[in-house]
Amino acid sequence: MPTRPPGRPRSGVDATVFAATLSTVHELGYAHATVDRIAAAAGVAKTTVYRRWPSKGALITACLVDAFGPVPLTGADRPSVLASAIRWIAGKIGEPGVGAAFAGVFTDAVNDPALRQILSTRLQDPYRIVLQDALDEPEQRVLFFIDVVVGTLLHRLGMTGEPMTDDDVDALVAMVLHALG
Amino acid sequence: MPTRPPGRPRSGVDATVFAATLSTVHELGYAHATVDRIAAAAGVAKTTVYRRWPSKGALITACLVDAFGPVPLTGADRPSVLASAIRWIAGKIGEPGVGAAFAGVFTDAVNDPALRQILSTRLQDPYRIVLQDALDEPEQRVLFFIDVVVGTLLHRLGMTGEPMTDDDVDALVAMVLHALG
DNA sequence: CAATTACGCTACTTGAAGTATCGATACTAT
DNA sequence: ATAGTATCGATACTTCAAGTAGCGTAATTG
Repeated sequence: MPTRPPGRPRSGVDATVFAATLSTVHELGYAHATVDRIAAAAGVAKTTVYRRWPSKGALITACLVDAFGPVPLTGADRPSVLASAIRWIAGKIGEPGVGAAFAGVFTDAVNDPALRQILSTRLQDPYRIVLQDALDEPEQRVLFFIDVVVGTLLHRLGMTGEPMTDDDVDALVAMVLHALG
Repeated sequence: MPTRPPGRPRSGVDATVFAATLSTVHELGYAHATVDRIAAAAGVAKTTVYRRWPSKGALITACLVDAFGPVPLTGADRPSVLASAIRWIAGKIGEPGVGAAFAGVFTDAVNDPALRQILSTRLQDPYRIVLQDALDEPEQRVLFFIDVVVGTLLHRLGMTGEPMTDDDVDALVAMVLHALG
């Protein structure tokens, strides 16, 4: 059995920091949600945050992984699985702070290969693998599916500041079902 | 006829600054393409840049408007018009610096309403209006089309650092044609 | 020539990411 | 108990980039 290493154990504040991250991003936006403010909102020191996550981008990514959790792959047949997955991610991106955090870290990742690696490995890959398995589609096809769904939702959020309406999510579901159904 | 106002006229360096912007973003990435560096690459002072564009985001947006130019709406029927438009924007986003600049300013806009306004008005609206007219579709439908196409292309670029392959652009064209055809 | 406006240059302010250090605290191992 | 170790909060710091201010100079119009 794994004996605990010596030294003071970490306090269990991860969940508190994640909650503070989302609410701070929701209130102030990604750019103004500084690590200083997030730490203050969580009631910890900034140095504690940097001890656990190496950068703001890594913090946000971990926060998103926690916020998303596993995909609920409910549904009997392929179309209903696909549809529920799309509606699930659309709902998540519409949650307060989640979409803004996602778009923000995505921004940072575009020209930061290290962060892109984190984002791809920690956030996208788990879902890609589960979807490949559930849908029995090749990797390229699943990656294309993720590009379409997530890209569309984030573009709408970025351009309008608002999550996509249910009507348009329905249209997205219909379009993807036609292509991948 | 418009008589010239008094005072020293502006030197015609807009095109030079735009070229310097794209090449600097291409070389260093959006984050490291500071206004200082862009100005230096263009051979002008930083203050000159700020006299013409109020912010880095506005500069990038203007640069993109210039780089994109008008949509070539070639093609006899609706499907070929749609397909050529999609392939055109995919090609533009794949040009050196253009995609990175687009992704950078786009994601900056998510939490900056003023920049979002600029981006929406100066960049998206002209194309939206032309497309509404050419395709005879309602605004909501055209906006959805833009979300899907541009969102997908940018998500791929952001996640991988590389523009979308021709194979996947073909898949995108096929999918959109099915939905809007 | 006077007025006006843009230019380059330098210096500055502001804000945020990330680092360094230190005394205090909470554990494990002997 | 006591030594060793690793975390904590707090403060100060470095670095970098966006954006601003002021000034002397250059290019125009009238």
